[in-house]
This record gives sequence, structure tokens and C-alpha cells, in this order.
Amino acid sequence: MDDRAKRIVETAVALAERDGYQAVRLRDVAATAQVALGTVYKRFASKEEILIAALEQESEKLLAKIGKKPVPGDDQIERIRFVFNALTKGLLRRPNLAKALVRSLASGDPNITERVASFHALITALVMSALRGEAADDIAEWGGDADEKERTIASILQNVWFASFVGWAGGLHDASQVLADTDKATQLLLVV
Amino acid sequence: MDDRAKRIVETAVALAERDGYQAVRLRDVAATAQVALGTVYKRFASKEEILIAALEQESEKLLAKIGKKPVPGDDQIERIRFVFNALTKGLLRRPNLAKALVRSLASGDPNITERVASFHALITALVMSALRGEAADDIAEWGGDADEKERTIASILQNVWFASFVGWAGGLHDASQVLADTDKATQLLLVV
DNA sequence: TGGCAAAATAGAACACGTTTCACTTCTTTA
DNA sequence: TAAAGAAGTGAAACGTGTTCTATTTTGCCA
Repeated sequence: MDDRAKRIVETAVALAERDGYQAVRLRDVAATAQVALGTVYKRFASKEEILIAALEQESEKLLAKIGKKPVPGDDQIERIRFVFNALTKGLLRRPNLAKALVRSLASGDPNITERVASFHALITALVMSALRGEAADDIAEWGGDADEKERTIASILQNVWFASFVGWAGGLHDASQVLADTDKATQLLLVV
Repeated sequence: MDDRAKRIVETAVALAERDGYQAVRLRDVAATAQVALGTVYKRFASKEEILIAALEQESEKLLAKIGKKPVPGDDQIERIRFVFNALTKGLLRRPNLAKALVRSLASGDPNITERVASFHALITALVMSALRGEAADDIAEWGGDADEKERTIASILQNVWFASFVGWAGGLHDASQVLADTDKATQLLLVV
């Protein structure tokens, strides 16, 4: 990402953080990032793409923060809880931004499918690293031959977390419910 | 819902079905429904609301279709499979409409929270009726004192299904994966 | 039945995502 | 270093969701 693209994404993040999705007006983004509107569209095909790029950037930060060391916790349940807690709290620190990102994630725009998939893969890697007590950085690299059962469980938990997070974003319930939902699912799946 | 509102929703459904979310142009909806644009906005606060009303209508149809009789199947797993199969296949019959509805469901628009919640409640009722082998119509009424464990499992399965369905809508995977994901979760949760 | 309030209508107007265009400023390369 | 092409710029323009207004139609009631 070149300089201008970085400024564009940063500006979009700042605006989304302050006032949410609708406040990310591309004319404002361009003006604030000191760039012409045409330049924005040379870098990103749409508003959604800018926000997905922001998600990517935030994900990288998260991975940098918790991916280097093995996930802390004495058993699988604790480690899973740690990962989802970090993820959820990290997003909740800037709720407007989080809602905007969710909206883009769930927009169904075919142009961002690939990046949505890579976000998905990142969360899978995090959850699998928690199941194993390893560092996520190690897992992210060899996407291959994981234990089938582990992958299934990781995928289910990820789905539960995501759906519940979407529910939070839509005002269905508050943030603690997201962790509660994920936690219950974790317990039912792992205490077998 | 009065006559005009019905025509508006029907038109929106028809347009979404043919060409998806972006094809639901409110000027076209108004013209086709033989109604002025102002009338559309007197009935519905936004495009999202029209589509959510459509979802409500489709949900009622589904409930009318499979809610009267006890869910068929010899055990919980089979019955759960039946319910999600009916739901998924029903939506997939008109994939463009389904994607448009998902987009509205996940839009996070606070104005539709209540109706999103009632869709959520409907699916919960369906899943719980499958767990028990009863008719969903019976359960939908007394939302109250269900078995805690059953409610938890229903909620988890619903979340898994929804997240996977959003994944399908976003092009992450094909429709059979939605059923496969839900089915795996069902098995892991019920074979305890 | 005449009149009035509510609802509907046609159409203009506004906001913002997106596209286009004519022009200027860099960057590369011969 | 000059020419050519790539990238950037500012501004206009278009499409569509949403709002607003002036006018007409409808339904009701005294």
C-alpha cells in the first residue's frame, strides 16, 4: 500500500470511528487525506473496499499483538476464551468502526470476497492456535493438514462468534452476550 | 399492511428475485406498484425496511408451511437437519432475493432491530420445535420457560447457520457448505 | 351534499457513491 | 534533458436513496 492509500484508509478509519459507516463520505475522505476523489477510486473500487482494507489493517495489528506468543491459558476453554475476548474487546474499543466493518464484511459484495475469506482464515488460525496452545503466527503459514476435528470446531466457534457479533452490531443484544454465546458454544463443544 | 404496502413489498420481492439488491430501485418499485414515491416513504422508512418486511412475509410463509405439524424425523439430529434444510432450500430457490435479505438482516440499521429480532425468534422457535419433535406453531406462542440447555443449543445452531449463510451470500463457499456446517455443529452438540 | 382533513400524487431537489473528463504534474527512459 | 506516458487533480455529471413541496384526490362527517 503506497502513501496515498495509507492516508485514505487511515482517514476512513478515523471517520468511521467517530461517526460510523455513513460518516465515511468519500469526498471527505479524499479531502482529509489530501487526495483527489479520482485517486481514491484509482486505489479502491468502492467504499466497501476501503473499509475492508481497514479491517485487514486492524487484523494485522491484532495478529501482531497476540500472534507471536502461544495463546495463554491452561486448557483449551481458557485459551479460546482469551482469543475471542481479545478480538471482541479490541473491536469494541471503537464500536462505530466495528459496526462499519461488520457491515462491509456482511455486505455480500463479490469484489471483496477474497479479503473476507482471508479475514476468515485469520480468525480460524487464531482459534486453532488457541485449541493447540501454540502461537498463531506459526499456524497462519501452513494452512494445510490440520486435524479435521480441530478445524471443524474452530470453524463452528468462529461462526458463532461472528453471528453473535453481527447481532450486537444490529442492536439485538449487548457486547457481553457475544462473549457469553461464544463461551457457551466452546464449553459444549469441548467438554465431551 | 394495507393494499399499497402489500403491492410495494411484492414488487420489491419481484425485483430482488430477478436481479438482486441493487435492482430494487425505489422509483421502479413505486412505478410498478402504481404508487407515488412519497407513498412508499409514508409506509417504509427506508429500502431496508421494505426488504425486512419481505423477509417477514417469507418467514410467515415458511412457518405456515412447516410449522403446523411436528417436525418430521426420528431423532433430534434428523429433525434439525430437516428444519435447516427446509430453510436453506427455501431461500436458495431465489438466490438473489436471499442475498438481498441477508444484506438487510446484517445491515445493522437500528430502525429494523425489532424485526430482525423477531426473525431471530422465529428461527429459534423452529429449531427448538425440532429438538423436541413438536410443531413450531405451538412453541412460537409461549416464548417463556424453555429448557435452558435446549435454548442454548438452538441459539448456537442458529448462529452457525446464519454465519454460514452470510458466507454463502458473500461468495465464500457454496450452498451445500451451509448445510454441511450446520450439520457438523448439530452432530457435535447433540452426540454428547 | 358541501366542506375539510388526511392521504396520495407528480415532480423537484438534495446527498452521496461512482464515473468521466480535460488538464497538470510527476517519473521514466532514450 | 526532452519527450512520452503514468499518475494525480479539480470539477462536472450521473444514478439512486431520501426529503420536500405544491397540488389533487379521497373518505368522512355534519
